[in-house]
Amino acid sequence: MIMTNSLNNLFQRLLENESIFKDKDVLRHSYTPDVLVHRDEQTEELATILVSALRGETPSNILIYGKTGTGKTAVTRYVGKELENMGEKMGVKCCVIYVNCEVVDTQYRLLANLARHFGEEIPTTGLPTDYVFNKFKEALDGQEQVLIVILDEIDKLVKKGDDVLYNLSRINSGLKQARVSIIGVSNDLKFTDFLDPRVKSSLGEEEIIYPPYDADQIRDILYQRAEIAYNENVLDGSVIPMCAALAAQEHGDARRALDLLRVSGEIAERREDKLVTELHVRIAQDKIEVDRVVEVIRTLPTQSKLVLFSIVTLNTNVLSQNLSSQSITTGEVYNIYRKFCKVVDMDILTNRRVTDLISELDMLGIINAIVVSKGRYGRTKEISLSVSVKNIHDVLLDDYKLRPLQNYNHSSKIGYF
DNA sequence: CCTCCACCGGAACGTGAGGAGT
DNA sequence: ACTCCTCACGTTCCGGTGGAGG
Repeated sequence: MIMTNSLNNLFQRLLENESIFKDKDVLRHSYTPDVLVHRDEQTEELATILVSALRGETPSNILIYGKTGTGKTAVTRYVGKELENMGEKMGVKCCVIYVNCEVVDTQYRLLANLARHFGEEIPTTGLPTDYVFNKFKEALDGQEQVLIVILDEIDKLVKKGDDVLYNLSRINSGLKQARVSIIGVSNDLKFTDFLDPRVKSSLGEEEIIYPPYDADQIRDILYQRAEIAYNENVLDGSVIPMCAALAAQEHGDARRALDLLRVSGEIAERREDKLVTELHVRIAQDKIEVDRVVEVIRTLPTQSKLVLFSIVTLNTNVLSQNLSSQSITTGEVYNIYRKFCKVVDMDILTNRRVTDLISELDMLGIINAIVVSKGRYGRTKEISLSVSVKNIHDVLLDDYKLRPLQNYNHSSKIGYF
């Protein structure tokens, strides 16, 4: 009786507190808004190229460049949707297929994906690739239509070979009724370097570049979304400008700004606060960064984890001896790394390889490594951590392969060296 | 000004797993 | 079932180097 009562109260209380968000999904990346703020120019440009599809012509192939969170995907999807709608009104069949190449990353998978769109039954594996290609062609050519294929993160696809792109860009010559054009979306400006020159010229008939947003523009975007996502009067006036400013520092990443705004709200909600304030944004900023790092570390290969563990151990020793001037070098890391390898019974990699692993950790933003010359005492990388030790340490020990190392935690003395 | 440390990082090669073609 | 290819991960080899100390 008492149980039921308290449970009822529990949920009731939580339900009553659900009052901050009106529609949280609006703040997710997958959401395409009805109006795109500050991307009129790009929307217009894209539409100008694609309009020929409505006249029954084949639109040029397009490459779209821009860093993460600059609205590439949003604009492309939006224009695609509008095009399909308009085509329907005018009785011209326009079909827009959106493919994320991070998931669909081989020739076979892409073709299977496209073929399935036209009702073909394609198994996930087993068939020859050119068979699938022909199936797709037949299905597509069955009626007069214009197909627009959006290849998001196209650079991921290119890394595994550009055959698909070559085949796709030449497909039109083998079609009687249907027409195909490709929109490639990439955040890597130089990815065309890896392309066959023929594919490159055919794919890049038109190029659109998306500049990063500045703080003011991000602010407008956030205001627009917040209006739909949040209930009235739950956001402190300074919250949105602050999210915008923080995201603008991160090369104008609107996605980051939306994450901040959403997570801030979630944190406020969890703490049962009625108003989202700057404090929540600060906490959200930390949380997002920690989550990112934790995720990166968790998915690191074991050898990299070992190297990182060595760095963490050294780092805490340096701190405990109060030798703040002395920093960690590659040689020291390698020595301890070798000992740890024995403890956890793993192969010892060469110095050369470990150098590369250290560079990778640097690229991932977990550590800072700069090459310095210590004159007579050689030339080496000076390594320091760029995130809190406690976090890294715990995440590393979550890996069962590193369990034997848990006795070597930072509170133990340095006696084992 | 020269030396020489302790590592950096490019190049070429080895290996084994997994996918495609036959 | 088989060969062939590609790719990721590592190794071996080695020339290169900024600057403290002589």
